[in-house]
Amino acid sequence: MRQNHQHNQCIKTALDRAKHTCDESGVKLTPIRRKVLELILQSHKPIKAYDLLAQLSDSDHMEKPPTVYRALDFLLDNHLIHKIESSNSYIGCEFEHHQLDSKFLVCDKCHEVKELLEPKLNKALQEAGSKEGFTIRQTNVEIHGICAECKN
Amino acid sequence: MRQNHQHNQCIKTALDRAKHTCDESGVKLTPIRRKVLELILQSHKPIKAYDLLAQLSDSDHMEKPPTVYRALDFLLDNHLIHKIESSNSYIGCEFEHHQLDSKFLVCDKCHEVKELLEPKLNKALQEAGSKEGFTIRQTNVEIHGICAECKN
DNA sequence: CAGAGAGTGTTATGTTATAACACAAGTGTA
DNA sequence: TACACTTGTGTTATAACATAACACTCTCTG
Repeated sequence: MRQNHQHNQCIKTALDRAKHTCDESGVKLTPIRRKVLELILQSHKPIKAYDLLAQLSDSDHMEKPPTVYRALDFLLDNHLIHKIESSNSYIGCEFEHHQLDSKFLVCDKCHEVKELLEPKLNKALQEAGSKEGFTIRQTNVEIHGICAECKN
Repeated sequence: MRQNHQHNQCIKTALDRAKHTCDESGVKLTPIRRKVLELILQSHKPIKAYDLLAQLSDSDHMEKPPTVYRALDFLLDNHLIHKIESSNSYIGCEFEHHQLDSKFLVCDKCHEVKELLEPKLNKALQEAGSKEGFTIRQTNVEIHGICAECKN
């Protein structure tokens, strides 16, 4: 399902892009935050906070939950990652949209996730909101099912 | 935001409808399940599992988490309630669609939630999936923002 | 240098959810 | 009737997810 986006060069590019985004916004991509982002980008699938915590830790030093949750909050606030609400996990933001929406296909078999752009879907979401006089701040779409690969 | 749907008569009607749905599916709306559904319907807003637990309990007898989670699982499986993933809470299913999709406007100020039907949105979701060869099992849309009432 | 703000370390705890096993009641069947 | 079988519930314990609160350090700036 996911194209081969996650090799080293792509991760490096994404990290550089993240640095640039942060510089522009006047916020700091500190070593911890950068490391957490890197781990998320390296993961082929959405990754959970405590798995990140384990990967941040080693036999010498066990990191504590606030360390990773603070980094996640920062990365979410700056639209560098998304949270998949239905599985309490986190995934790198695939597009440079800097927008407050996330739309995903989530395969319930292989657990891969594909982020969607889909202007038509955006439009339908906007219309659904404005029809009710609702001011949209952030949309979250998670479409569960079976991906093309898993069907075969 | 929410129309006055939640008075006693409506709850009674919804419970009767639920009973009927269960009978048709050959599953049992036991007293516990019915009580949990009733509490969810009575709540004006999405309600959390542990709040339900508290309401099920009294000074004599404290209910245990599995009691409420089992009831919630049953109600979710039978499409009598929905889970709002972004707030880990549960709300009665407003329509008799018996479908595996849930689409909501969630007000971040008053925390009221409005369920959407929106065939256009459904269509856009279906298209987004089929474009990727994805077989949709269940869709979950949560649009966060400020509702019309709260803007005033 | 003093004070403010941001980031991190640390302890403790709060919140959400499930595993696993025991038991009871109903159902179908020999 | 006796039996296995299934479903629902009770109970204990624990897993999984997330945050509050306070201390400390560093950097920036007046």
